[in-house]
Amino acid sequence: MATLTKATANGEPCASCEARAFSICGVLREQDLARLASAATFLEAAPGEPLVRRGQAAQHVFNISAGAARVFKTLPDGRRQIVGFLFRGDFLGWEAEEAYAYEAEALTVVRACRFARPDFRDMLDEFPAMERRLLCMASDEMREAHEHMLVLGRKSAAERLATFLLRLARRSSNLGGAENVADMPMNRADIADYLGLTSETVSRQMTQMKASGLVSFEGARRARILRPQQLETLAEGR
Amino acid sequence: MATLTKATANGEPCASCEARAFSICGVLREQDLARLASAATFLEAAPGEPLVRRGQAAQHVFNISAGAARVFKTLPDGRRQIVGFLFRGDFLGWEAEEAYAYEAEALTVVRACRFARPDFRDMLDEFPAMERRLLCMASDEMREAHEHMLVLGRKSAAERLATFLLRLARRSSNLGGAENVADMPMNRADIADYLGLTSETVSRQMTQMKASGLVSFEGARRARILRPQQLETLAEGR
DNA sequence: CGGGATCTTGAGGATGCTCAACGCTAGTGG
DNA sequence: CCACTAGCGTTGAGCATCCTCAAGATCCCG
Repeated sequence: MATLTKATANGEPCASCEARAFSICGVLREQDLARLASAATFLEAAPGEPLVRRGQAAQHVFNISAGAARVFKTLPDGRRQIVGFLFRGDFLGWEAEEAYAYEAEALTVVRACRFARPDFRDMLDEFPAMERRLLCMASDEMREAHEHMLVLGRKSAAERLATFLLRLARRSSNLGGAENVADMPMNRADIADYLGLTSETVSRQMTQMKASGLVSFEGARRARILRPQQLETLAEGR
Repeated sequence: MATLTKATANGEPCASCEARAFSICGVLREQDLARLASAATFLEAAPGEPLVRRGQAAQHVFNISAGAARVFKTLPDGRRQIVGFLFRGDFLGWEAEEAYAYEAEALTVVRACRFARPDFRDMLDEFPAMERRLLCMASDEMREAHEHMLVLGRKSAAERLATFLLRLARRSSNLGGAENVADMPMNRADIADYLGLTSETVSRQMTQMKASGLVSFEGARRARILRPQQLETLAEGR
């Protein structure tokens, strides 16, 4: 299981957190950060390790401070749907129900802040701005979920891949990375299970996009978008 | 466009509202309902009429008090993905962004309470219980969205239909209707666009489910689930 | 009772899946 | 430093599911 540390053991952890600007804690004033840190546990998970398991009592919420994770659901026969990837700044685990309805696993080494639900609830009561921020993040997440339903329900394989690469690239540039570069910490099977395809189809579509000069690859896990405009056109099915 | 009425023109509208128990307003005390009603506009939309349009400034939030609506996204070439159906008690329109990213249209006659966003924000500040309720509803909505991604990404046509009918039936029994009856206010094309199929495939699957004795039909728009257990098994792909 | 919309059914075809083999590469241990 | 290996990625051939196009049946509303 993942390594746990008391957050307060690390001096002033939140003040120097590289995820704060993108995270729910971004709305807190400097002087409130100590209160937040006092309730936090640091967590480090190795690739493949679970953060939450389906059916497990939903006792914690998480703030990803570094790394990447996959969130997914499975059918009894093993078919898997990845419902999202988590990156720096993402939030996980706010549940109305008693148990998690999904699983989350680290893709790379993941570092995260973990809060017990009762503590977190208290903090929402204490800092209304944080609750409002959470509500807005939930709305954004919902918007992305709707977008992804459109992908899964109505787009062709090529359109799905194009949408995926553009989204990854946008995401990483929002987090301060380079423009038009899609770093893929996940393997082809993960991408397939995210896009409702098979890994073979993902591979074939990648090859074809390379052949048509829309993207180039630096190894299998990094794509450079050469013609963003055309890729966008492809993604929107025009 | 839809008919609008001042909510306060209707005496004590909230006190007798048939949706309150299922809605965001359920958490308010009796004495606070007047405050809510003072900010509300009643709205009645005929079948096919829009509630919100994509790209439109997100100026209002809605509480559905009766009827059914579809929420969907479209691609430039007209492909449509219905991301959800709304029923009594459902909430619509809380956006972090400036504009709606989807469209919503009445399926049947829809009655709803509408609030201007600034007013609604004020009420959330005023009634923290309502904000918490909204956050929990958002979490439930997210859970359903994840479930639906699994349907769209990984289930066969038969499994999709089974899942859909079970969900409709459960939904209507939660709202106080009969058990194991799925009333379908939407047409086959709507169901298809919700499930990522074509209306022909929906029709064929319905026929086959009838033939195998899992369900019976009372007209095309009402299904009775004869073997809930087996339908569940089908829906989960076992 | 008429007519348009909706629903059903049929035949043929395309997209993406399955199964299988091969290539690459990064990480490991000698 | 290099050879080895296991996991990952790519490619190919055949096939299944679902889509497309078309026509007929049914239903509901006036």
